[in-house]
Amino acid sequence: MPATINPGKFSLPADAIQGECRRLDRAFYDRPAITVAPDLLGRLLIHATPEGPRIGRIVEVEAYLGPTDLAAHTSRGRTARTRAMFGPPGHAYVYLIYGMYHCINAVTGPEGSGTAVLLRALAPVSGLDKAANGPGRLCKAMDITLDHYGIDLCSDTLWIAEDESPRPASIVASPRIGVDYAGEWADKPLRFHVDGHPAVSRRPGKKRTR
DNA sequence: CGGTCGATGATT
DNA sequence: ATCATCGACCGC
Repeated sequence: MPATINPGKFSLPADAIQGECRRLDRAFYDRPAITVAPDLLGRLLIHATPEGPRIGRIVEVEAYLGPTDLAAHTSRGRTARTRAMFGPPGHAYVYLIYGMYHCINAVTGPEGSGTAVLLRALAPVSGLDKAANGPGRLCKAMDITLDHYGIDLCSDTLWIAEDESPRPASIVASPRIGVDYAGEWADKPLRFHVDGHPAVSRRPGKKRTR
């Protein structure tokens, strides 16, 4: 019997999905971002759009550790934009960047911690015609917009699932992209990607010399 | 390396 | 209310 995603809503030919597929629950997200981030690698991001499912396998993420993390949006305090990031775990913090791109985070930790994991790259599984490398391209490929701001990822529109494929054999940690303004936080190895995966948004830079 | 424009925070 | 500044990026 073929694996199905969210039976009752749709099923799909599960070429790239191994065995049983299960939605990640609230408890998965209710842990520190630095723990959730590498654990999201290899998981399936699923968007049940009206035109059918779009599914990608997560191969690159970044952890944002809350108000003390100068690279995190929550370091500027509570605003209308960061409300969702300060909210309960397992919801989507979506924001618009450079006036044209969307980025999606999975909110982590206890409510009020202001921590989240940015999803940066996907390998195509279903409904995507190529790898989505880079957070802006990821949202475009998955058709994720501000309409999804604050959406519950433990629900049946947009969610993350685990299947029975093996965990990534090797995970690389490196500094986060585009946060050079964040002082000492810019250098912390809070970006995680599947070692050697062709879909990562950027190869790790040369070793930093300073 | 520059486009592009909404969110932000300072200011009125 | 308005205004100047600035991006957790992308494509050349």
